[in-house]
Amino acid sequence: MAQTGTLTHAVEEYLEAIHRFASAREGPTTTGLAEHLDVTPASVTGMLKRLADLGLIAYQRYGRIRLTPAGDRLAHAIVRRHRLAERLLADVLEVPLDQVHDEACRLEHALSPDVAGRIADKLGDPELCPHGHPIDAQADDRTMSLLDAPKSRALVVVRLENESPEVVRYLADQKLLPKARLKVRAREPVGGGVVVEVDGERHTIGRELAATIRVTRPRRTSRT
Amino acid sequence: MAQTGTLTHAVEEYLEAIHRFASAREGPTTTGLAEHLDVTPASVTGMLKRLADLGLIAYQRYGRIRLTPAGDRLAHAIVRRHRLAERLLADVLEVPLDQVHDEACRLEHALSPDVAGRIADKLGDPELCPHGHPIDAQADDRTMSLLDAPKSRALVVVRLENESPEVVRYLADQKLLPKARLKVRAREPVGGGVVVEVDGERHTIGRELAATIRVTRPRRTSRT
DNA sequence: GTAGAATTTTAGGCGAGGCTAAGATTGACG
DNA sequence: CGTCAATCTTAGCCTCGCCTAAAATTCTAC
Repeated sequence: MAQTGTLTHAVEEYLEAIHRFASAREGPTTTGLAEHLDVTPASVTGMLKRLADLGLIAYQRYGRIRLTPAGDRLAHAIVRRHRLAERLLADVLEVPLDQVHDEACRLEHALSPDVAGRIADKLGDPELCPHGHPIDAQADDRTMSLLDAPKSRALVVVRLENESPEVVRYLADQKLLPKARLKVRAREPVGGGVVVEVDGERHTIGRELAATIRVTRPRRTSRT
Repeated sequence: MAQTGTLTHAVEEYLEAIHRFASAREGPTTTGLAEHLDVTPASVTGMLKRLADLGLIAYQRYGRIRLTPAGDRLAHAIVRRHRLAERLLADVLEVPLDQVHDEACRLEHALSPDVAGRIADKLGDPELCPHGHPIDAQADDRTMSLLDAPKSRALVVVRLENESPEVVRYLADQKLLPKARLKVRAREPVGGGVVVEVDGERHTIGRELAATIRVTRPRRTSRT
Protein backbone atom coordinates (compact mmCIF):
# COMPACT_ATOMS: atom_id res chain seq x y z
CA MET A 1 0.00 0.00 0.00
CA ALA A 2 2.29 2.70 -1.33
CA GLN A 3 5.69 3.16 0.24
CA THR A 4 7.13 6.64 0.08
CA GLY A 5 9.86 5.71 -2.32
CA THR A 6 7.43 3.84 -4.52
CA LEU A 7 5.47 6.83 -5.72
CA THR A 8 5.87 7.86 -9.30
CA HIS A 9 6.18 11.49 -10.23
CA ALA A 10 2.70 11.43 -11.66
CA VAL A 11 1.23 10.05 -8.44
CA GLU A 12 3.01 12.74 -6.46
CA GLU A 13 1.73 15.44 -8.80
CA TYR A 14 -1.84 14.27 -8.43
CA LEU A 15 -1.65 13.98 -4.67
CA GLU A 16 -0.24 17.46 -4.45
CA ALA A 17 -2.89 18.88 -6.75
CA ILE A 18 -5.70 17.21 -4.83
CA HIS A 19 -4.27 18.51 -1.61
CA ARG A 20 -4.07 22.05 -2.99
CA PHE A 21 -7.70 21.98 -4.09
CA ALA A 22 -8.77 20.60 -0.76
CA SER A 23 -6.81 23.24 1.15
CA ALA A 24 -8.38 25.93 -0.98
CA ARG A 25 -11.78 24.69 0.17
CA GLU A 26 -12.72 24.02 -3.44
CA GLY A 27 -13.51 20.38 -3.67
CA PRO A 28 -11.16 18.79 -6.17
CA THR A 29 -12.98 17.85 -9.36
CA THR A 30 -11.94 15.80 -12.34
CA THR A 31 -12.01 18.80 -14.63
CA GLY A 32 -10.31 21.05 -12.13
CA LEU A 33 -7.46 18.63 -11.68
CA ALA A 34 -7.24 18.15 -15.42
CA GLU A 35 -6.76 21.87 -15.96
CA HIS A 36 -4.34 22.24 -13.10
CA LEU A 37 -2.22 19.33 -14.29
CA ASP A 38 -2.63 20.10 -17.98
CA VAL A 39 -3.97 16.70 -18.96
CA THR A 40 -7.37 15.56 -20.21
CA PRO A 41 -10.21 14.71 -17.82
CA ALA A 42 -10.10 11.14 -19.10
CA SER A 43 -6.52 10.82 -17.91
CA VAL A 44 -7.50 12.15 -14.51
CA THR A 45 -10.19 9.54 -14.17
CA GLY A 46 -7.64 6.86 -14.93
CA MET A 47 -5.27 8.15 -12.31
CA LEU A 48 -8.01 8.56 -9.72
CA LYS A 49 -8.72 4.88 -10.06
CA ARG A 50 -5.12 4.07 -9.47
CA LEU A 51 -4.89 6.36 -6.47
CA ALA A 52 -7.99 4.71 -5.05
CA ASP A 53 -6.39 1.29 -5.59
CA LEU A 54 -3.29 2.52 -3.80
CA GLY A 55 -5.46 3.55 -0.88
CA LEU A 56 -4.50 7.19 -1.21
CA ILE A 57 -7.89 8.65 -2.03
CA ALA A 58 -11.47 7.71 -1.27
CA TYR A 59 -13.56 7.94 -4.36
CA GLN A 60 -16.23 6.25 -6.42
CA ARG A 61 -17.32 6.97 -9.96
CA TYR A 62 -18.96 10.36 -10.29
CA GLY A 63 -18.36 10.85 -6.60
CA ARG A 64 -16.46 13.23 -4.41
CA ILE A 65 -12.68 13.06 -4.27
CA ARG A 66 -11.04 13.01 -0.84
CA LEU A 67 -7.61 12.11 0.40
CA THR A 68 -7.44 9.21 2.82
CA PRO A 69 -5.34 9.72 5.95
CA ALA A 70 -2.48 7.91 4.19
CA GLY A 71 -2.88 10.05 1.08
CA ASP A 72 -3.04 13.17 3.16
CA ARG A 73 0.17 12.32 4.98
CA LEU A 74 1.97 11.77 1.70
CA ALA A 75 0.52 14.91 0.16
CA HIS A 76 1.67 16.91 3.15
CA ALA A 77 5.17 15.57 2.81
CA ILE A 78 5.24 16.50 -0.86
CA VAL A 79 3.90 19.97 -0.28
CA ARG A 80 6.40 20.45 2.49
CA ARG A 81 9.25 19.50 0.17
CA HIS A 82 7.87 21.85 -2.45
CA ARG A 83 7.78 24.77 -0.07
CA LEU A 84 11.20 24.06 1.38
CA ALA A 85 12.52 23.95 -2.16
CA GLU A 86 10.90 27.32 -2.75
CA ARG A 87 12.63 28.80 0.26
CA LEU A 88 15.97 27.40 -0.83
CA LEU A 89 15.49 28.81 -4.31
CA ALA A 90 14.34 32.18 -3.07
CA ASP A 91 16.60 32.69 -0.07
CA VAL A 92 19.83 30.96 -0.99
CA LEU A 93 19.87 31.03 -4.77
CA GLU A 94 17.94 34.28 -5.18
CA VAL A 95 15.69 32.96 -7.89
CA PRO A 96 13.10 35.63 -8.82
CA LEU A 97 9.87 35.01 -6.96
CA ASP A 98 7.75 34.54 -10.06
CA GLN A 99 9.91 31.60 -11.18
CA VAL A 100 10.16 29.98 -7.78
CA HIS A 101 7.00 27.92 -7.96
CA ASP A 102 7.69 26.28 -11.29
CA GLU A 103 11.26 25.43 -10.40
CA ALA A 104 10.13 23.95 -7.10
CA CYS A 105 7.56 21.82 -8.90
CA ARG A 106 10.39 19.92 -10.49
CA LEU A 107 12.68 19.87 -7.47
CA GLU A 108 10.09 18.59 -5.03
CA HIS A 109 10.21 15.12 -6.58
CA ALA A 110 13.97 14.94 -6.31
CA LEU A 111 14.37 15.82 -2.64
CA SER A 112 14.94 12.98 -0.23
CA PRO A 113 13.55 13.35 3.28
CA ASP A 114 17.11 13.77 4.45
CA VAL A 115 17.89 16.64 2.12
CA ALA A 116 14.55 18.26 2.86
CA GLY A 117 15.42 18.11 6.54
CA ARG A 118 18.78 19.70 5.90
CA ILE A 119 17.20 22.52 3.96
CA ALA A 120 14.87 23.16 6.87
CA ASP A 121 17.83 23.12 9.26
CA LYS A 122 19.94 25.47 7.16
CA LEU A 123 17.13 27.94 6.78
CA GLY A 124 16.21 27.83 10.45
CA ASP A 125 12.94 25.94 10.12
CA PRO A 126 11.06 28.58 8.18
CA GLU A 127 7.32 28.66 8.77
CA LEU A 128 6.20 30.00 5.43
CA CYS A 129 7.08 29.54 1.79
CA PRO A 130 7.88 32.70 -0.15
CA HIS A 131 4.26 32.96 -1.28
CA GLY A 132 3.08 32.87 2.30
CA HIS A 133 1.89 29.26 2.57
CA PRO A 134 2.68 27.43 5.78
CA ILE A 135 5.41 24.83 5.39
CA ASP A 136 4.15 22.58 8.14
CA ALA A 137 0.60 21.68 8.98
CA GLN A 138 -1.40 24.70 9.91
CA ALA A 139 -4.02 24.54 12.59
CA ASP A 140 -6.37 27.42 12.00
CA ASP A 141 -6.56 29.95 9.25
CA ARG A 142 -7.48 33.44 10.31
CA THR A 143 -7.12 34.88 6.85
CA MET A 144 -9.79 36.07 4.50
CA SER A 145 -9.88 36.58 0.81
CA LEU A 146 -9.16 40.13 -0.35
CA LEU A 147 -12.60 39.90 -1.90
CA ASP A 148 -14.21 39.61 1.52
CA ALA A 149 -11.98 42.05 3.33
CA PRO A 150 -13.56 45.04 5.09
CA LYS A 151 -13.04 48.51 3.68
CA SER A 152 -10.74 51.15 5.13
CA ARG A 153 -9.03 48.91 7.61
CA ALA A 154 -5.36 48.14 7.80
CA LEU A 155 -4.70 44.78 6.19
CA VAL A 156 -1.66 42.74 5.45
CA VAL A 157 -1.16 40.24 2.65
CA VAL A 158 -0.64 36.77 4.07
CA ARG A 159 -0.35 34.56 1.02
CA LEU A 160 -1.01 34.14 -2.66
CA GLU A 161 -3.10 31.14 -3.62
CA ASN A 162 -2.13 31.51 -7.25
CA GLU A 163 1.60 31.12 -7.74
CA SER A 164 1.81 31.24 -11.52
CA PRO A 165 4.64 33.39 -12.85
CA GLU A 166 2.35 35.93 -14.53
CA VAL A 167 0.29 36.43 -11.41
CA VAL A 168 3.28 36.68 -9.11
CA ARG A 169 5.04 39.09 -11.42
CA TYR A 170 1.93 41.24 -11.70
CA LEU A 171 1.39 41.34 -7.97
CA ALA A 172 5.04 42.10 -7.38
CA ASP A 173 4.59 45.15 -9.62
CA GLN A 174 1.62 46.21 -7.51
CA LYS A 175 3.65 45.63 -4.34
CA LEU A 176 1.08 43.10 -3.21
CA LEU A 177 3.38 40.32 -2.06
CA PRO A 178 3.13 38.68 1.36
CA LYS A 179 3.67 41.14 4.26
CA ALA A 180 2.53 44.09 2.15
CA ARG A 181 0.23 46.47 4.03
CA LEU A 182 -2.86 47.73 2.30
CA LYS A 183 -6.37 49.02 2.67
CA VAL A 184 -9.45 48.29 0.64
CA ARG A 185 -10.72 51.62 -0.58
CA ALA A 186 -13.71 50.65 -2.68
CA ARG A 187 -15.39 47.90 -4.61
CA GLU A 188 -16.47 48.23 -8.19
CA PRO A 189 -20.22 48.25 -8.52
CA VAL A 190 -20.16 45.81 -11.44
CA GLY A 191 -17.65 43.01 -11.85
CA GLY A 192 -16.63 43.10 -8.23
CA GLY A 193 -13.11 44.44 -8.63
CA VAL A 194 -11.45 45.73 -5.49
CA VAL A 195 -9.74 49.10 -5.23
CA VAL A 196 -6.81 48.83 -2.88
CA GLU A 197 -4.34 51.33 -1.56
CA VAL A 198 -0.78 50.08 -1.21
CA ASP A 199 2.19 52.27 -0.47
CA GLY A 200 0.06 55.34 -1.01
CA GLU A 201 -1.02 54.24 -4.48
CA ARG A 202 -4.35 52.89 -5.63
CA HIS A 203 -4.87 49.97 -7.94
CA THR A 204 -7.88 47.97 -8.92
CA ILE A 205 -7.63 44.22 -8.58
CA GLY A 206 -10.04 42.11 -10.61
CA ARG A 207 -12.52 39.88 -8.89
CA GLU A 208 -10.93 36.54 -9.76
CA LEU A 209 -7.48 37.71 -8.83
CA ALA A 210 -8.62 39.30 -5.58
CA ALA A 211 -10.21 36.01 -4.61
CA THR A 212 -6.78 34.35 -4.63
CA ILE A 213 -5.12 36.86 -2.30
CA ARG A 214 -5.46 36.04 1.38
CA VAL A 215 -5.17 38.91 3.84
CA THR A 216 -5.60 39.48 7.55
CA ARG A 217 -5.71 42.32 10.07
CA PRO A 218 -2.13 43.11 11.07
CA ARG A 219 -0.88 41.30 14.16
CA ARG A 220 1.10 43.50 16.52
CA THR A 221 3.69 40.71 16.60
CA SER A 222 5.30 41.11 13.22
CA ARG A 223 6.49 44.58 12.32
CA THR A 224 9.59 43.74 10.28
CA MET B 1 16.17 16.45 -33.09
CA ALA B 2 16.07 16.67 -29.32
CA GLN B 3 15.44 19.99 -27.64
CA THR B 4 16.92 20.35 -24.17
CA GLY B 5 13.57 20.40 -22.46
CA THR B 6 12.38 17.42 -24.47
CA LEU B 7 14.67 14.85 -22.93
CA THR B 8 13.15 12.26 -20.66
CA HIS B 9 14.85 11.31 -17.43
CA ALA B 10 15.85 7.99 -18.93
CA VAL B 11 17.48 9.63 -21.93
CA GLU B 12 19.41 11.94 -19.63
CA GLU B 13 20.55 9.00 -17.51
CA TYR B 14 21.84 7.13 -20.52
CA LEU B 15 23.62 10.13 -21.96
CA GLU B 16 25.29 10.76 -18.65
CA ALA B 17 26.32 7.14 -18.27
CA ILE B 18 27.74 7.00 -21.79
CA HIS B 19 29.63 10.19 -21.12
CA ARG B 20 31.08 8.81 -17.90
CA PHE B 21 32.32 5.67 -19.61
CA ALA B 22 33.81 7.68 -22.43
CA SER B 23 35.57 10.03 -20.00
CA ALA B 24 36.98 7.07 -18.15
CA ARG B 25 38.56 5.93 -21.41
CA GLU B 26 36.61 2.69 -21.18
CA GLY B 27 34.49 2.48 -24.27
CA PRO B 28 30.86 2.29 -23.23
CA THR B 29 29.41 -1.18 -23.84
CA THR B 30 25.90 -2.50 -23.72
CA THR B 31 26.64 -4.67 -20.72
CA GLY B 32 28.62 -1.98 -18.97
CA LEU B 33 25.81 0.50 -19.33
CA ALA B 34 23.30 -2.11 -18.22
CA GLU B 35 25.22 -2.69 -14.99
CA HIS B 36 25.79 0.97 -14.35
CA LEU B 37 22.12 1.80 -14.90
CA ASP B 38 20.82 -1.35 -13.24
CA VAL B 39 18.73 -2.50 -16.19
CA THR B 40 19.07 -5.49 -18.52
CA PRO B 41 21.29 -5.39 -21.60
CA ALA B 42 18.19 -5.80 -23.75
CA SER B 43 16.80 -2.57 -22.35
CA VAL B 44 20.05 -0.80 -23.14
CA THR B 45 19.89 -1.94 -26.74
CA GLY B 46 16.40 -0.52 -27.00
CA MET B 47 17.47 2.81 -25.64
CA LEU B 48 20.58 2.95 -27.79
CA LYS B 49 18.32 2.73 -30.82
CA ARG B 50 16.27 5.58 -29.59
CA LEU B 51 19.32 7.70 -28.82
CA ALA B 52 20.62 6.99 -32.31
CA ASP B 53 17.25 8.04 -33.76
CA LEU B 54 17.46 11.24 -31.73
CA GLY B 55 20.86 11.90 -33.22
CA LEU B 56 22.59 11.80 -29.85
CA ILE B 57 24.83 8.81 -30.38
CA ALA B 58 26.47 7.19 -33.40
CA TYR B 59 25.99 3.49 -33.30
CA GLN B 60 25.11 0.45 -35.35
CA ARG B 61 24.18 -3.04 -34.21
CA TYR B 62 27.04 -4.78 -32.48
CA GLY B 63 29.11 -1.68 -33.08
CA ARG B 64 30.92 0.90 -31.02
CA ILE B 65 28.92 3.47 -29.04
CA ARG B 66 29.96 7.11 -29.36
CA LEU B 67 28.27 10.37 -28.51
CA THR B 68 27.62 12.70 -31.43
CA PRO B 69 28.61 16.34 -30.96
CA ALA B 70 24.98 17.09 -30.08
CA GLY B 71 24.85 14.22 -27.62
CA ASP B 72 28.13 15.26 -26.11
CA ARG B 73 26.94 18.81 -25.57
CA LEU B 74 23.83 17.56 -23.82
CA ALA B 75 25.77 15.07 -21.75
CA HIS B 76 28.14 17.79 -20.64
CA ALA B 77 25.26 19.97 -19.57
CA ILE B 78 23.81 17.12 -17.54
CA VAL B 79 27.10 16.25 -15.88
CA ARG B 80 27.66 19.90 -15.10
CA ARG B 81 24.26 20.11 -13.41
CA HIS B 82 25.06 16.94 -11.50
CA ARG B 83 28.32 18.30 -10.18
CA LEU B 84 26.89 21.68 -9.32
CA ALA B 85 24.14 19.89 -7.43
CA GLU B 86 26.85 17.96 -5.59
CA ARG B 87 28.59 21.16 -4.57
CA LEU B 88 25.33 22.67 -3.37
CA LEU B 89 24.55 19.56 -1.36
CA ALA B 90 28.03 19.30 0.11
CA ASP B 91 28.85 22.97 0.70
CA VAL B 92 25.53 24.57 1.52
CA LEU B 93 23.46 21.74 2.92
CA GLU B 94 26.34 19.78 4.43
CA VAL B 95 25.15 16.45 3.15
CA PRO B 96 27.72 13.74 4.01
CA LEU B 97 30.03 13.13 1.08
CA ASP B 98 29.09 9.50 0.62
CA GLN B 99 25.44 10.43 0.01
CA VAL B 100 26.16 13.36 -2.23
CA HIS B 101 26.37 11.45 -5.49
CA ASP B 102 23.08 9.60 -5.18
CA GLU B 103 21.17 12.67 -4.13
CA ALA B 104 22.63 14.62 -7.02
CA CYS B 105 21.59 11.89 -9.44
CA ARG B 106 17.99 12.74 -8.72
CA LEU B 107 18.47 16.48 -8.50
CA GLU B 108 20.33 16.84 -11.79
CA HIS B 109 17.18 16.21 -13.81
CA ALA B 110 15.24 18.84 -11.94
CA LEU B 111 17.65 21.76 -12.33
CA SER B 112 16.87 24.30 -15.00
CA PRO B 113 19.80 25.99 -16.73
CA ASP B 114 18.86 29.13 -14.86
CA VAL B 115 19.02 27.50 -11.44
CA ALA B 116 22.23 25.70 -12.34
CA GLY B 117 23.72 29.05 -13.27
CA ARG B 118 22.64 30.54 -9.97
CA ILE B 119 24.21 27.70 -8.03
CA ALA B 120 27.46 28.30 -9.88
CA ASP B 121 27.23 32.02 -9.09
CA LYS B 122 26.48 31.51 -5.42
CA LEU B 123 29.33 29.09 -4.98
CA GLY B 124 31.78 31.28 -6.86
CA ASP B 125 32.07 29.15 -9.98
CA PRO B 126 33.68 26.13 -8.38
CA GLU B 127 35.99 24.17 -10.63
CA LEU B 128 35.58 20.75 -9.08
CA CYS B 129 32.80 18.65 -7.65
CA PRO B 130 33.36 17.28 -4.15
CA HIS B 131 34.78 14.07 -5.60
CA GLY B 132 37.32 16.03 -7.60
CA HIS B 133 35.77 15.91 -11.05
CA PRO B 134 35.95 19.09 -13.11
CA ILE B 135 32.62 20.89 -13.39
CA ASP B 136 33.34 22.43 -16.74
CA ALA B 137 35.07 20.90 -19.71
CA GLN B 138 38.59 19.94 -18.91
CA ALA B 139 41.37 20.30 -21.42
CA ASP B 140 44.12 17.95 -20.37
CA ASP B 141 44.32 15.43 -17.62
CA ARG B 142 47.65 15.16 -15.88
CA THR B 143 46.44 12.61 -13.41
CA MET B 144 47.30 8.95 -13.21
CA SER B 145 45.61 6.03 -11.58
CA LEU B 146 46.90 5.15 -8.13
CA LEU B 147 47.67 1.79 -9.69
CA ASP B 148 50.21 3.38 -12.02
CA ALA B 149 51.68 5.85 -9.55
CA PRO B 150 55.43 5.76 -8.83
CA LYS B 151 56.62 4.57 -5.45
CA SER B 152 57.95 6.80 -2.69
CA ARG B 153 57.00 10.07 -4.26
CA ALA B 154 54.69 12.68 -2.82
CA LEU B 155 51.28 12.35 -4.42
CA VAL B 156 47.95 14.03 -3.96
CA VAL B 157 44.51 12.57 -4.58
CA VAL B 158 42.78 14.44 -7.37
CA ARG B 159 39.49 12.63 -7.80
CA LEU B 160 37.49 9.49 -7.20
CA GLU B 161 36.08 7.81 -10.28
CA ASN B 162 33.82 5.64 -8.18
CA GLU B 163 31.35 7.73 -6.23
CA SER B 164 29.23 5.03 -4.68
CA PRO B 165 28.41 5.54 -1.00
CA GLU B 166 30.31 2.47 0.20
CA VAL B 167 33.45 3.42 -1.68
CA VAL B 168 33.35 7.05 -0.63
CA ARG B 169 32.71 6.11 2.98
CA TYR B 170 35.55 3.62 2.92
CA LEU B 171 37.99 6.07 1.39
CA ALA B 172 36.91 8.76 3.82
CA ASP B 173 37.89 6.38 6.62
CA GLN B 174 41.28 5.92 5.01
CA LYS B 175 41.62 9.69 4.62
CA LEU B 176 41.92 9.21 0.89
CA LEU B 177 39.57 11.93 -0.29
CA PRO B 178 40.56 14.55 -2.87
CA LYS B 179 43.47 16.75 -1.75
CA ALA B 180 44.81 14.06 0.56
CA ARG B 181 48.60 13.67 0.37
CA LEU B 182 50.06 10.20 0.18
CA LYS B 183 52.95 8.05 -0.94
CA VAL B 184 52.92 4.64 -2.52
CA ARG B 185 55.08 2.45 -0.31
CA ALA B 186 54.78 -0.93 -1.99
CA ARG B 187 52.80 -3.10 -4.33
CA GLU B 188 51.58 -6.52 -3.44
CA PRO B 189 53.32 -9.25 -5.38
CA VAL B 190 50.07 -11.05 -6.15
CA GLY B 191 46.73 -9.38 -6.71
CA GLY B 192 48.30 -6.03 -7.34
CA GLY B 193 47.13 -4.19 -4.24
CA VAL B 194 48.85 -0.93 -3.43
CA VAL B 195 50.29 -0.07 -0.03
CA VAL B 196 49.94 3.62 0.59
CA GLU B 197 51.03 5.87 3.41
CA VAL B 198 48.58 8.58 4.35
CA ASP B 199 48.85 10.76 7.40
CA GLY B 200 51.67 8.59 8.66
CA GLU B 201 49.57 5.44 8.45
CA ARG B 202 49.78 2.59 5.98
CA HIS B 203 46.86 0.92 4.29
CA THR B 204 46.55 -1.50 1.44
CA ILE B 205 44.18 -0.58 -1.32
CA GLY B 206 42.91 -3.36 -3.54
CA ARG B 207 43.71 -3.40 -7.21
CA GLU B 208 40.21 -2.59 -8.51
CA LEU B 209 39.71 0.19 -6.02
CA ALA B 210 43.15 1.69 -6.59
CA ALA B 211 42.38 1.83 -10.30
CA THR B 212 39.53 4.25 -9.60
CA ILE B 213 41.58 6.73 -7.59
CA ARG B 214 43.28 9.41 -9.69
CA VAL B 215 46.36 11.06 -8.24
CA THR B 216 49.03 13.49 -9.35
CA ARG B 217 52.35 14.94 -8.18
CA PRO B 218 51.56 17.90 -5.93
CA ARG B 219 51.50 21.28 -7.67
CA ARG B 220 53.22 24.03 -5.74
CA THR B 221 50.10 26.11 -6.39
CA SER B 222 47.64 24.57 -3.95
CA ARG B 223 48.79 24.18 -0.37
CA THR B 224 45.50 24.78 1.45
C1' DG C 1 39.59 -22.10 -38.33
C1' DT C 2 36.24 -23.62 -35.50
C1' DA C 3 33.88 -24.60 -30.91
C1' DG C 4 32.27 -22.59 -27.01
C1' DA C 5 31.75 -18.47 -24.22
C1' DA C 6 30.47 -13.92 -23.96
C1' DT C 7 28.06 -10.26 -25.72
C1' DT C 8 24.41 -8.18 -28.11
C1' DT C 9 20.13 -8.01 -30.40
C1' DT C 10 15.35 -9.47 -31.57
C1' DA C 11 10.75 -10.83 -30.40
C1' DG C 12 7.02 -10.47 -27.60
C1' DG C 13 4.94 -8.54 -23.34
C1' DC C 14 3.76 -5.50 -19.49
C1' DG C 15 2.55 -1.32 -16.75
C1' DA C 16 2.35 3.69 -16.36
C1' DG C 17 0.35 7.46 -18.10
C1' DG C 18 -1.18 9.95 -21.67
C1' DC C 19 -4.81 10.77 -25.85
C1' DT C 20 -9.46 10.83 -28.63
C1' DA C 21 -14.11 9.67 -29.33
C1' DA C 22 -18.15 8.16 -27.60
C1' DG C 23 -21.30 7.02 -23.92
C1' DA C 24 -23.09 7.63 -19.01
C1' DT C 25 -24.40 10.49 -15.20
C1' DT C 26 -25.42 14.63 -12.96
C1' DG C 27 -27.42 18.93 -12.31
C1' DA C 28 -29.66 23.36 -13.73
C1' DC C 29 -33.49 25.46 -15.52
C1' DG C 30 -37.62 26.29 -17.91
C1' DC D 1 -40.55 16.97 -14.38
C1' DG D 2 -38.04 16.70 -18.51
C1' DT D 3 -34.47 18.41 -21.35
C1' DC D 4 -29.93 20.04 -22.36
C1' DA D 5 -25.42 21.29 -21.03
C1' DA D 6 -21.76 20.21 -18.27
C1' DT D 7 -19.17 16.82 -16.24
C1' DC D 8 -17.34 12.39 -15.80
C1' DT D 9 -16.23 7.73 -17.35
C1' DT D 10 -15.41 3.98 -20.66
C1' DA D 11 -13.25 2.00 -24.57
C1' DG D 12 -9.61 1.64 -27.40
C1' DC D 13 -5.20 3.14 -28.71
C1' DC D 14 -0.38 5.07 -28.32
C1' DT D 15 4.54 5.79 -26.54
C1' DC D 16 8.13 5.11 -23.23
C1' DG D 17 10.90 2.21 -20.78
C1' DC D 18 11.40 -1.85 -18.76
C1' DC D 19 11.33 -7.21 -18.73
C1' DT D 20 12.34 -12.41 -20.26
C1' DA D 21 13.54 -15.83 -23.49
C1' DA D 22 15.55 -16.95 -27.54
C1' DA D 23 18.39 -15.98 -31.53
C1' DA D 24 22.34 -13.67 -33.66
C1' DT D 25 26.89 -12.04 -33.65
C1' DT D 26 31.50 -11.46 -32.02
C1' DC D 27 35.43 -12.91 -29.30
C1' DT D 28 38.63 -16.28 -27.49
C1' DA D 29 41.25 -20.12 -27.48
C1' DC D 30 42.62 -24.17 -28.78
